[in-house]
Amino acid sequence: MSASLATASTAAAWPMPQAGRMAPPSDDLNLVGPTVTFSRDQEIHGEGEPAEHVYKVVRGAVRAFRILADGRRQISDFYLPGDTFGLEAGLTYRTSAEALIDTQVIVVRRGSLTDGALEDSDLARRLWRLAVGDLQRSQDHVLMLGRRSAAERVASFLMDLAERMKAGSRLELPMSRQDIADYLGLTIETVSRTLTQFQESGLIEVPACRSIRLPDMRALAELCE
Amino acid sequence: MSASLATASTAAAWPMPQAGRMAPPSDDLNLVGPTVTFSRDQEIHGEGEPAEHVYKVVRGAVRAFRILADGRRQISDFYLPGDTFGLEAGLTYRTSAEALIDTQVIVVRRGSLTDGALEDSDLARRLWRLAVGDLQRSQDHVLMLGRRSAAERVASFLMDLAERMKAGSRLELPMSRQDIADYLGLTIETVSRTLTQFQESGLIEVPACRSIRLPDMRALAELCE
DNA sequence: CGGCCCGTTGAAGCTAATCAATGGCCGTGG
DNA sequence: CCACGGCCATTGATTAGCTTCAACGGGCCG
Repeated sequence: MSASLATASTAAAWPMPQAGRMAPPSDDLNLVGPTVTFSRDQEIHGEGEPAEHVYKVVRGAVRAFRILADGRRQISDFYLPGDTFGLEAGLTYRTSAEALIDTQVIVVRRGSLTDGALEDSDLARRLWRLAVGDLQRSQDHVLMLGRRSAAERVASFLMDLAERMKAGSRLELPMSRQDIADYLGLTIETVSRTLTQFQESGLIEVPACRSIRLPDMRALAELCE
Repeated sequence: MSASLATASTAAAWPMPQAGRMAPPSDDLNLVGPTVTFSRDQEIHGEGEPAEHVYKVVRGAVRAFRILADGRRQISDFYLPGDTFGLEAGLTYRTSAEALIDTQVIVVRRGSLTDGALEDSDLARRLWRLAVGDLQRSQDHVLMLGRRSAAERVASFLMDLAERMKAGSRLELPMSRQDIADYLGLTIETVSRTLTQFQESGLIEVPACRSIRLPDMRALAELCE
């Protein structure tokens, strides 16, 4: 199973039509606000900065990460079009966020959300779902990292991304091999070698670095456990 | 840093006096309901079962986990006295929960919480904090599992537990080595060997399997990165 | 056309897993 | 009270898989 497949087909404490990451419109914040464009590798917000804004991806993709003391980078999540990020419990951002590619986001002041939630229980409900959705994704990430082989991790990653990008069997990766490695807790070499093995086994086709075809998603899914 | 130390000293979207896992009373659900006692290894709820109850640990300790297809077990969290668990977004529990030792919990029907949250924005606020607290813990768990050595993982685990149990430098472990291994994504042998190394380095003392002294928490903290 | 960055490939080393056996604690029963 | 048995933890030896170090290649942009 892929990480996000594991969370599919659940409903909400407040009724939720679908618990997958890609929330249906009715389950989503109808954020209104200015759209801002960030170019490749540009910082959207930094770890420790005051968490004044909430963002929703319109176009492009984003990585959220932390830098450890020795320089290693752990990517905690990728955000794709339709995803909301930057909604913190605390006063500050707990991760940094950067655009993976040229990315357009809607920017909303946090206060407008939290103030509204005090009055509007429907808004509060949506905020709750966002937080819980992130929690489920993070727990699935834990399952992915704990005692799983490189092949299992990469297969889970590809299946998850294919589902989230609704791209069918043709994946256009917005992130580099290094990004994938830092998300999966592997080295770039191991990611590269694993993809090569998948290719040799006929599990995937890689016409270009950032373009991957998944001709046999069933076999790939079995690798995910 | 320990996993939970990393989350300390933040405040809330709604003002939150302290964001650590061990919520202060004002930040906690004042759950009222019958208390139930579970004996060692007894199941409290199972993965996939209808999520009808929410639990709060009074005494003892609990593990939440999933069994993977090949039999491996990933523990996603431990719950200690004061912790609330079982609050799901979906209709079903996403993990199984078992008592680590003889454990007393308060049991509340979920409906009484979610119904109340529609009326009572203060209750909704507390539920939000619970969900976000779990999220932060899960994200810290990801940081712990991604590309960290066995020594780093074990050191982080000990520091985290010491803080959560408010036990100072004397830790009484409620869980077995196998539980620790399944939480850290290691084998029981590696956990054991790492503890022995720590002992030989004078970092810890282990008068009994389940009893660990931390005479040099500063040195231990440095191992956590 | 040239340089640079990213990805791939190769070889060697190391960490943790695996396989296997011993040791110690605890509960039970003699 | 002591002896036995079972379970959990520890320790040892070997193996496997991933990382590390290093070099090469290929695509993209100037």
